[in-house]
Amino acid sequence: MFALVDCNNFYVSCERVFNPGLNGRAVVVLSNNDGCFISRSDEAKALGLPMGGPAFKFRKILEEHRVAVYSANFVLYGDMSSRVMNTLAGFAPAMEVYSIDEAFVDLTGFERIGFEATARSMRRTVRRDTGIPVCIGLATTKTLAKLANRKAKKEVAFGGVCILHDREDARRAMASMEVSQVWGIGRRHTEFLNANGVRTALDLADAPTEWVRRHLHITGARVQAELNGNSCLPLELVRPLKQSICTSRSFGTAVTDEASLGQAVAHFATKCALKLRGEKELASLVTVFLCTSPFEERPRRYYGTRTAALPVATQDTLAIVRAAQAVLGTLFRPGMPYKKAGVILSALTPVTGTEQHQTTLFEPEPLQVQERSARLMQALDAVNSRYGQGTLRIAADTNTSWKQRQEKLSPHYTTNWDDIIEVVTSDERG
DNA sequence: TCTGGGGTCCTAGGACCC
DNA sequence: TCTGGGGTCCTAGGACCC
Repeated sequence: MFALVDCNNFYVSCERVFNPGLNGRAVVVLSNNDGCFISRSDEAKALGLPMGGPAFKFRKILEEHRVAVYSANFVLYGDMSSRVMNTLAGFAPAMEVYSIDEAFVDLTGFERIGFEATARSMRRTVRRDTGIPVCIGLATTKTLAKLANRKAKKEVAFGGVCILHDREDARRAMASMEVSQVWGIGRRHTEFLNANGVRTALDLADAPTEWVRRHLHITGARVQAELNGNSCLPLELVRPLKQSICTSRSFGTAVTDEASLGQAVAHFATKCALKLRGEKELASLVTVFLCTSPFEERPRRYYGTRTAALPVATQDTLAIVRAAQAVLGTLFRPGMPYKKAGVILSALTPVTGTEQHQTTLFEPEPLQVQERSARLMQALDAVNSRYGQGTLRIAADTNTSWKQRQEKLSPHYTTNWDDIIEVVTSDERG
């Protein structure tokens, strides 16, 4: 039996934990650069503010209904997420953290305690210990657990917990669920399925398997099998190593000069290298991309991307920044209003401790060079982890003229002492 | 003025091997 | 008229997820 625990309106709920005045009010959290809605309270949903909707198109509604608007505070949300996950981990031995706000928990063997009682207890405990409200769906496959969770969220009568005990329960639930709501069925597949008379999840479950296999491929066939109670997606207990690492941002205002782009790319490459060391992996390829707004008119629209091989698989910030800068030089076209850029590391391999054997044919890196690099990165990470990211940084990563908009950022309540002190003093001011 | 960021997996097709 | 069989690896693009 799989339980899918999903936090309600997660980012909004995080803001509410530290600002209870937001309870009962319409609240939205915006994407980076204050662009789109990425989390909405129930009240905000009721106002018709759509998921992913660009904020500037809904300015009037936001103002008229005095909607509370927040810039995304991912440091806060990430920390709150680990609190929720740690709480859940206390309930069952096997669990998969599926996303920042969701976890699958294996409740096989909990029949004796009771699925319902266990789920209710999880819900109460997470709420009590973290302040975050969650809904829980239980079923015999992950895909059905997702479906049950959706019912638990949409239908108040469930009180936040929906259990599909057997095939009959599942079929009843599927009959009232649009196929577009099924996990793994996106926009394109929905169009195709609807055009062929498949409207509900139950229609998909009952469709001829060969037909599903042919048009929705192996992934769609798995979805169908899972809807019919055949579990093909096991719990992933250990997170697999990442295969690529990406850092990219939209700019607050368009950037036109190569120097500013170089600083942005240096910054993104630096962040990628830090994530890479956190993963304990080495990168062999660096990709840089830069683009204008996709809403830009033809002659001013541009999307450039190019990949370069690093001479040696590495996790050294300096080597990665150098490579990224070189790629940028080949992509830059003058006169374009650039709105976004990014760096991607790929062809990743785990650090094994025997990397000194990996050298280039013509310019073998002396061992001392690699050892120095490793020690330098250790020192860099130690300083920045103690005094804050960016305390010690390379000179190319200094100017911030490309910075994104973030006008309504909440304090880092759980991770920054200075922000806590700020809260206290502003409270004292009343 | 203003439209996010970070991932994974699958397939098809081309280039290449013997 | 007619041109094998069996593979691997790589990449681009599409689709999906949160």
